[in-house]
Amino acid sequence: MARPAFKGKTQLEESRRTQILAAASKVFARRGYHRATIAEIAKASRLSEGSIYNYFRSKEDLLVNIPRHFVQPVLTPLLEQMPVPGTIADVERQLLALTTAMVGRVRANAKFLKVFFSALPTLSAQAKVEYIRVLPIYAAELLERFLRAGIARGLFRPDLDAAVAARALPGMLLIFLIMQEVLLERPLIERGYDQIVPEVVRIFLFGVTRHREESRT
Amino acid sequence: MARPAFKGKTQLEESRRTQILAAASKVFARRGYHRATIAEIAKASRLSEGSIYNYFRSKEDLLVNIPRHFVQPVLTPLLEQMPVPGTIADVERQLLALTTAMVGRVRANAKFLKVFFSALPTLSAQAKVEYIRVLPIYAAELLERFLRAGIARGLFRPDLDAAVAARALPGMLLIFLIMQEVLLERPLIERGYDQIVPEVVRIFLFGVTRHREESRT
Amino acid sequence: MARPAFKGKTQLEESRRTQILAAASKVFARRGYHRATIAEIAKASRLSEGSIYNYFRSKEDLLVNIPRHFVQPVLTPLLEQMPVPGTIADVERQLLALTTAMVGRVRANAKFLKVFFSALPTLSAQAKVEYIRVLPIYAAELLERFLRAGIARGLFRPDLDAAVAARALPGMLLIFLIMQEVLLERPLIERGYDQIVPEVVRIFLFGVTRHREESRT
Amino acid sequence: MARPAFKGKTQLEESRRTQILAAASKVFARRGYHRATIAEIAKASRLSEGSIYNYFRSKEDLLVNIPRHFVQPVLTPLLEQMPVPGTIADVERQLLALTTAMVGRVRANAKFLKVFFSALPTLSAQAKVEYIRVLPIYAAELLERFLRAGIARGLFRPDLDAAVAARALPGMLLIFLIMQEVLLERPLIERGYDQIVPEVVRIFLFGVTRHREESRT
DNA sequence: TATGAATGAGCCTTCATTCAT
DNA sequence: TATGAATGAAGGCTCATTCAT
Repeated sequence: MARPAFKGKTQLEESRRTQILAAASKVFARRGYHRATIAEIAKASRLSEGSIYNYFRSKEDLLVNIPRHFVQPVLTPLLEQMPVPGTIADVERQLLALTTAMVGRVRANAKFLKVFFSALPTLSAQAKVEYIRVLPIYAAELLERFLRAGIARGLFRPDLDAAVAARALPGMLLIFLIMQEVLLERPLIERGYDQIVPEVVRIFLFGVTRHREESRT
Repeated sequence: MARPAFKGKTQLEESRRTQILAAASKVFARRGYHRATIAEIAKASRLSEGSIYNYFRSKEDLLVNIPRHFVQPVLTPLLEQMPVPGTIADVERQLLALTTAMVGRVRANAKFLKVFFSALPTLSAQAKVEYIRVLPIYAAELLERFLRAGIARGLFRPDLDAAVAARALPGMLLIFLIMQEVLLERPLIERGYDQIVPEVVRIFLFGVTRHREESRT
Repeated sequence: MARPAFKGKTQLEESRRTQILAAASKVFARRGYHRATIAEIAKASRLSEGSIYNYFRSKEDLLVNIPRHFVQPVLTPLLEQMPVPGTIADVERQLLALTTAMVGRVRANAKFLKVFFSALPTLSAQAKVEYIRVLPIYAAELLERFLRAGIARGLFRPDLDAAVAARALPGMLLIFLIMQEVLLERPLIERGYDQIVPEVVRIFLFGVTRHREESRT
Repeated sequence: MARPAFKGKTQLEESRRTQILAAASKVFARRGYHRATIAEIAKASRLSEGSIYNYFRSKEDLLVNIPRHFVQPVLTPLLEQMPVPGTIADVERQLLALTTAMVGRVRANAKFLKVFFSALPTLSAQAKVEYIRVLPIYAAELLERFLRAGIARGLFRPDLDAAVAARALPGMLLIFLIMQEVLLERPLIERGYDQIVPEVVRIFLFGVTRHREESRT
């Protein structure tokens, strides 16, 4: 009955919450939010159904807490340390690093993507925002700033719409990610991401950079 | 004798099916597949619960029949009549027409997209394929062929990966469509599709065409 | 619109009722009363569901009318023409005729027996009585009278309880009939009724007749 | 830790199952299988509807488990300890004991007989076999062996068909039992079983034993 | 705090019956 | 009178949540 020290208790509680959320995200991803049952989650977390309710108020509470615990923004540091580069070659290197990280991150989060989609009609606007961080889109604002800086420096087309372009790049990848990781669960085309990502970056780069002589009239 | 002519009966039955599916897709879109109830759908279709079952075997049967009834391929003709063009200006015009149609099409079917996502874990592989026809991706094969022809004619970069590019273009639009029409239900950036689409086409076009002198080393 | 003559109409109506009841008894027997549906009966009678209700008030009304239409008392004449016989040999001949008729009749009515059993909890006391005529027991009163007459004539044991004996004989057959025709729907033992019936009659006859010298103390 | 010992848990579970089955058999008997509702059974077992499903998979599962829990073979020991007797008087005593036990047994289980009949079209072949154990017929094989032994010893008629006779005896009782306990729920004739059983045994005994001098020609 | 049996609201589905044509 | 689409009440079953231990 001797209560553990405060810190210990909190740590234990946090570890329990993590344990339960991990189980829940697995079950939600496998069965979809609505078809998943608390009994299933309890079993997967090696706890009893009742115990789940000592840590979370409801099934929906599990749902909304999953992104808070698991979706960590790892792209932000990547982007923040992107200085405005001097050459296109630098940009290409940076975009490759960024997109590769995006793809890796989304693939690692594919499970949460599935949960997210399956639970869409249940999620509050607030909860949606937390889940959307699973998508690469949330890096768009930083990318937009990066593009603006590049325009200012004359690297990118002066008429480029940075806001649109900053979303288009993740979009080119997201289509593969959603189709392959979530919807079909098999490759869409006979390419690995190691082929897709560089090609996408190339298209984007050619698409946004300034050309000595435009081919169009 | 009291039996109406065959055609009449079939037409009535078809109209009832359409009426029910229209109501179902509305309710599914509003509440998600699992939260939608037959009672709600019955009310929305101005029929009784029992009548639904005179036309569909089950709730799931409604779900899988929605795309069969409503999703008509409108892009295929557009793409099929795309001849291989002589100039980049032609290509731009054609891609603009194509992407504008894509966007219009998806926006008109956003309701089904929501149903699709909400029901994902429930859908059979076959049903998924039928729903995916709502997505612009399904035109990718035709677009890929178009790009190959352009490469052969020297319009597009010879090193272009047509398969990847043919998916990347819809992807650039899909990210806006999914975010705006399905997830957030509000604009992602302060742009209309009339601004987004041309910009996306421009990025894509610059991204795939051959440049006299490449800016990169 | 010209109505047929009264008699004609009644005959048509009766023929329709018979047609429906025949279909109902088939379906009831095959599926049991509760699992049978009006739609099924309508189909089997080559009429529509609504038409059934032009001839019968309800599903239960079909149930209670089946025995009235189909179960005809054929044993009564048989028994009524049974004179009190002079010799045991006559009795045996008469009982054989009687029991053979019983078995034939019950087997022909096996379908109704099944309906009867399946619908037991639904039947009113009155309806039960009508159905019980499917069972050979309903001839018991006449058989009892026959036995009493035989006792009076010294053919049967003076201490014989005619009431009990008159039920025991049908019982010996009923057990085979119920087990074989209703419950198991396959033979209970490797005997045909042509072997069972004479043996049963023999046991009964020995059991009720007066013996010169009783083997018991 | 809060988990009770294994045996305790099992016992509690078994007691709940018994409690539910007892309630179910009462309700099934009163209303018939199809008219009985889970709500009714839950009420009768003083549990909630949901709890029923913690112990049984379905309504049908209740039905098939009833005989498994309640119908104990009480006749088998009685028959097994029947030695082949030396005198007819012994046989009569033994048959009286047997038939009295049969009648008592069936009457005590009349409730299950009603369930059995009401559920007939629903029962699987396997379930039928389990229910039939309530009927006296299931002792027939042992009785048949007993009769054969008696024939061998010269007690019973050498031409007796033991298989038929072994079913006929229960039949003579079953007709009373079914009519009185199941169908009419009132006496068929003005006799108690204490009068019926001895008379039936007497008829059977005279019917099967060897007579010094046959009354028939 | 952990357990898991108990709860009961909710929902899909069936089907007897009605009724407009 | 015949039809069969429409109706809606009823019931089996699920499962999130509670609570006594």
